[in-house]
Amino acid sequence: MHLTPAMQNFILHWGDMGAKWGTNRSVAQIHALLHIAPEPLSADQICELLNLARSNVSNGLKELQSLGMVKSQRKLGDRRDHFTSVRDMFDLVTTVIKTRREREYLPTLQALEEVQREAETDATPPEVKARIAETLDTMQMFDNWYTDVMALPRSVQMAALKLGGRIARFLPKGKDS
Amino acid sequence: MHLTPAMQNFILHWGDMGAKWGTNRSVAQIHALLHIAPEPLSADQICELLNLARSNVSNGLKELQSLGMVKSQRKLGDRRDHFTSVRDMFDLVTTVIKTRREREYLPTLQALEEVQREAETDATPPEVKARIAETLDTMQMFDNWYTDVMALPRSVQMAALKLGGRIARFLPKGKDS
DNA sequence: CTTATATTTCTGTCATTACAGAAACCATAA
DNA sequence: TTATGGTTTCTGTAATGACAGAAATATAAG
Repeated sequence: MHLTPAMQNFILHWGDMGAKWGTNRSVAQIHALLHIAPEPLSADQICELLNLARSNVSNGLKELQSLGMVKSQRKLGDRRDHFTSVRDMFDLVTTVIKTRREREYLPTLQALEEVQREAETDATPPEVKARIAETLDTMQMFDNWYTDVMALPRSVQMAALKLGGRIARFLPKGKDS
Repeated sequence: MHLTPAMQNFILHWGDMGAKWGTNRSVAQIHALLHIAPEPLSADQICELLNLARSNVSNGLKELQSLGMVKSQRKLGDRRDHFTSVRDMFDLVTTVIKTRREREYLPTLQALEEVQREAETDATPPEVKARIAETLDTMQMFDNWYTDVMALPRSVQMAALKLGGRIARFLPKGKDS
């Protein structure tokens, strides 16, 4: 397998984007490589293609698997694991959002609820308590929306997505546009 | 001004969350402080309350202002700037998404479009070109949805948000639920 | 102009993180 | 058992980012 300049640039830009969104650059690069690779790759091949240390590739793959972005599979007659990115982009986005919500959003939400209770027992001024409540309410509202939407069948989700702004037409009491 | 334990914990948790989402911890803490502060704070007060170096507070405030999350205002009889967080949570979320899209999403999208053109000129295999195209299509689809939805009046956005999953009822051909 | 406040730009330090490579360890196919 | 591939853990190194403090510069009030 060989990386053309376009493929290298894809990997580099994908890596940059990952770095800005909280995952580290190498992990994002490994994912980019698997994402455009026409066939499953072994850890060794990834090392070689991306010039990364074996241990980092191993850990990166573990991370990507725990995020649900990468699956491993065996090849007949080969003892090594081979890895692929989740092929369907919609699945990919969905999965990433799901795990990041569980890892990074819900724990904050829970912690802030705890803070809210704590605020009742110390000298926190009422205005501040009101601000905390407001913040939590909004976070809850978005989370409820997310939970609701994720419970819908995929076909409906896609329909709503493709509908875009024209969704307004179907809303009960949309004031105007 | 004094920070109760609940307020300190709010700031700490908000800071942790920020750190996981690509902004650095101090910036997120400054924002958390301004977000729950009942009145505008000067840079000096922020330094003292959060135990941060003056220069970092200055730069953090600049960053938050450029993200649109914090506004500065003058107080009568005081020469110093005083800072407040955008009060409305919905505005806040909207603004953050808007600037992060412009800074971190659109540039990647553009770069990948460039990569796609480049792939036509080098030896990139057709399957890989297809994967790149798929990726771009999905990114475009989400971005179009975002653009559309942001063009709707706030009242309609809120209605759709509160509607949550019940949106399916109003969709033209939702297969089932 | 002078003075107080703000900001910007440096310097060097410290902590954290990514990283490579080695070694130890585990699992499993032959 | 042996050989191979995989993971884990340890080391030291390099790069990054946060930080304090000082100095230079900018801004605006009196």
